[in-house]
Order: sequence, then C-alpha cells, then structure tokens
Amino acid sequence: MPRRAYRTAPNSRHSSSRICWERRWCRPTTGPEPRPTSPCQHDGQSIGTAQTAARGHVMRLTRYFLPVLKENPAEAQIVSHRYMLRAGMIKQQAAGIYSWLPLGFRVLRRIEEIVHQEQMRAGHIPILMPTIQPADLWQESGRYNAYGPEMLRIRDRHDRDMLFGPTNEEMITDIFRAHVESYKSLPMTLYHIQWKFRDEVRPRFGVMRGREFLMKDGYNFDVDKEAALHAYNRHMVSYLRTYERMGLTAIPMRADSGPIGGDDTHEFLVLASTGESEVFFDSAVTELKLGNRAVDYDNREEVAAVCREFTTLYARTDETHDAALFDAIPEARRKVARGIEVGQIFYFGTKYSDPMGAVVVNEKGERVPVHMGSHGIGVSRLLGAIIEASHDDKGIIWPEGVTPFPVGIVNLKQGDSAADAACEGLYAALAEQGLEALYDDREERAGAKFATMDLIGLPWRITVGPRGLEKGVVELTSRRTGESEEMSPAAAVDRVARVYRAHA
RNA sequence: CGGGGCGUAGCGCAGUCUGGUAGCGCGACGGUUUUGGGUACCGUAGGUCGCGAGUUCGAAUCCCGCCGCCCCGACCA
Repeated sequence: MPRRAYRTAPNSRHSSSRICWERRWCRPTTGPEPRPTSPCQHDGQSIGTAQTAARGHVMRLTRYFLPVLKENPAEAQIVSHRYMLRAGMIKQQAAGIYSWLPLGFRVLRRIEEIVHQEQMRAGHIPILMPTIQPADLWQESGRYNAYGPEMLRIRDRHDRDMLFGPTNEEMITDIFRAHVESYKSLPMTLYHIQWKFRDEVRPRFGVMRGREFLMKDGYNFDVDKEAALHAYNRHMVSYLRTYERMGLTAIPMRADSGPIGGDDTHEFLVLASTGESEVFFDSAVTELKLGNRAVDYDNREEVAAVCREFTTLYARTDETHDAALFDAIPEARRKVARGIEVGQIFYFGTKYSDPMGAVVVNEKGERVPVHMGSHGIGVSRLLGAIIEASHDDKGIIWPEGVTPFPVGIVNLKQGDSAADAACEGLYAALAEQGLEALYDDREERAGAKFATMDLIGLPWRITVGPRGLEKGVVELTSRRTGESEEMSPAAAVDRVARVYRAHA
C-alpha cells in the first residue's frame, strides 16, 4: 500500500473553518479502505460530505445496520457493556473478543483519530508494527520466560515460536537499533495504534477488559535522562489534551511501575463508580483544565510547568497512596473514589536499550544506550470508559468530540411529503456544513424513534413533524439536558454547526 | 487459578426435580389499526434443546465425558 501523506494533522487543510465529519476516513488506515467503492474525496479543498449526500449516500436508518436490543443481554453486568450491546455497537465472538459493528466502529475510529492528531501535534511519528511477533526478540530481552500465560504463544508451520504481541518494547527497540546511530537523530518518538492480545484469566466488562484490545503505544528514544524526562512530560500534556477532547476528565496519578518497570510512571484515571482502582485525590484536581491553551511541545520548561500544574495536587491510586499526605488535604477536598485506567506513561531508562544494544554515539563520540519510555492509551477501552462517565437510564450520552454522528434527524411522519422533504432538506443542509447526520426514516412511531435516539446517544436531535412544519419550525433537542427548543430548520442547522465548530 | 452459576428461536426466559412429539414475552416478517415518548389486534416464519457417548419402547429432562459463557475472589491496560 503506498504511503500517503497523513491528512489529519491539526494544522492541515482539514482544520479549516468547515468541519469535515468524514475526515476520519481520509487517512491511511490500519486495514483495508473501509469503503473501497467510494474513494475518499476529502484530501483537499473539496470537503466531501455534501458530495456524499449528492451521491445518494444518505445515512438512512432503513439502509444502515444498527441492530438495537430492547432488553439487556444477560451477560453484561456494567452499564457500558449493556449499552454497547443494546446500541448494536459490538458483538461478542469469544470471551473478551468482539466484533465492531458500524456504530461502534465509527466511535472507535473517531477516538483513534483524536489520538493520532494529538500525537502528531506533539511531534510523534506514526508507524505500524505487526500483531504477530517472533519469540526471538522476547528471548533477547529476557521477557519471553518472564511473561506468564497472559502471553498468547503461537507456533507456525516451521515450528518457530511466535506470539500475539501484548506490547511492543522489544520490537520498537529492534527497529531503532537497526537504523539509528547518532544523537543527531534524536529526540525521536515512534508510536502506533494496533491490536494487542493479553490472555486474561477472566475477561469481563465488555471492551473495558477484553483479551483483544486496540491500544496506542508510543516509545521515545533520547540521548540522556533529562531529554527522556522531557519526552515523558510531553506525553503527559498530549494525553491531557487527548482526553479533554473526548469529553473526559482523566486525572494523572502517580502509579506503581508494574511489570514494565522503571523509575517514573503516571496512570490516567477517569472517575467512575465501576472503576477497577480505588483512588485518593484532592477534589481541586478535577477543576484543572488544559483547554485550548497553546503549548510549545519543544519548550522543556513550558511543558514541565503544565505537568507541575496537573501533578502537584494529591492524586494517587491505592498502590502509591500515602495516608499522611492525604490527611494534609483540607477535609472538604479529600476524596476517595474509583477510577478506570485509560492510559499510562513510563520512563524506564535503558532497561531495553542496554540488553538489546540500542546505542547511539553522543556528542563526545561515546557509544551510549538510549534512554527510553513507553506511553499507552487504551483506545478500545476508552469507549467503555466514556460511556461509564456519560450516560443516563435511557442510554449513552456521547460527548460531541467522539459521537458516531453529530446529530440525528427524526421524521415523525414518514411518508408525509412535507415531513419527508423537510428531513431531506435538513440532511443536505447539515452535509453542507460538513456534518453527517443519521436520519431515522423508519416507519415507526415517535416513541420508538426517540427511544432509539436516546439509546445510541447522539448529542443532538432534530425532530420533524407535520404539526411543527405548519408553523415553520422543527425541534432541536439536547441529549444531555433533554431540553428542546423550536426553531426554523435553518436556525437548527446553524446552531448545530456552531456547536461542532468547537470540536473540529 | 480457587469458588459458584448458566447453556432451550435474534434477545430475555419457562419447561429439567417427577422422561411421553418444545412453550411464553420481546424482536423479525405480512396485514388491519394507530400516529408528537417503545399503540392495539390478526396472522407467518424461526429451535440438530451447547457437543459426544450411554440408559430407555421413548431423553431438553436421567447417567458419564467434553466444550463454551457468566459471576465472586486472586490478577491485569
């Protein structure tokens, strides 16, 4: 597959004043082109969504594949798992292994896209390593025997030992040592978003703890510890921005190093009652926001200052909890809760570069092992975490940043020529704004359509019916607040477009 | 890996104890009706009862073996 320029960098043409809701399809993907019959037109000035509509690719529910369930599947215990099954986002194929159906796939791709954008904004370089790895590399690092039955070991037809990768430190180190010789090539951070496999004894909670999972993992290579710690800080800031764009408050917490080992590590936790970790924190930490502030990722002091801002207040998991420090927090701000881990960053120095011979020549002409760290974001797990953090008793409430469709159109009287025409008009007008709506054109009663929209959680709904059209109005409803407002179709389009401009 | 539970139609379940030609609700499909928060009625389709081997005239049901899935704990992104 030829390498195309990556088109979704934050400052590319896609970030013009118009919103290209389909730009998620515009980049090289990790698999086959999702829609090979309609090649992406979005690689330049021509924002393609309106053309998509003109080509007849209207997202009509009657032509889509959205197998929603009215009842809760028995196997799902937690709310995110239940809603992902009920909203037709995933289908379980084996314990901890899922197929991604269209709605779930769209969100997965959207989350992936945000991760890519923020990584590249920080200057990190995307690559793609394989899912299957030779065992040799792991024997070299000494982890082949150290890793337990969690690692899925495979033997190929030539009786060679292979494995389905649970992580990629060895492989990235191998790539690095093959091609990089000098400190002049540094700093360098390579990352990829790829499927991993860990043969958990007991997978559960749907995609929150599957065996197969999609993860972004990145690895920095630096000439000394100071430079590597800047890479660590840079990752922390990029992660803060990544999670905020997904509508999450993810708190960096000092953590144990765990099996990857190393000196410094923080986990990012999303607060949710179903979280696997107990967390202790100063409630003021949840008020911190990175927002849209400009951070120069090459400026060590500026990046470090942001990290200090976000890590000075007390916030720790039970592994590193210090009761004395915790008790020093004013009582009103002392919080104990549960959290879902959605990412982790490590600095581990020369742990892999030393045994595997990843060395560069420094300014003094000495051969020194590079200082490394690794940095992960649980991409598939994030869907579960976002739903845990954003739902009500009717269904999911997607944050605008990750929603599968920006807006839904509900036609209350299918077959009524005025209502049908108004819906088509709204769809086209939204497409003009780069917004791909989901149009519920089923022959269903209002209640059924509303219930489906509430379940799948699109943040905005435009309701069109003969009664309103007589007065020249449609209804715009916020999923989050439940508030509805009547306005002209043009005003509704304008309002929704303005909301999404902030998330472009 | 210890402990517990469950596999019967797409989903949720009854039937198993006490063996006798497989049921209910939802969903799907076709109609009638209805139409601003899962409308009502009529009809239709859909199941090797997880798999294998036994006992029996006869097994979803009893016996043996296996597989899968879920929950609690330990473990983990």
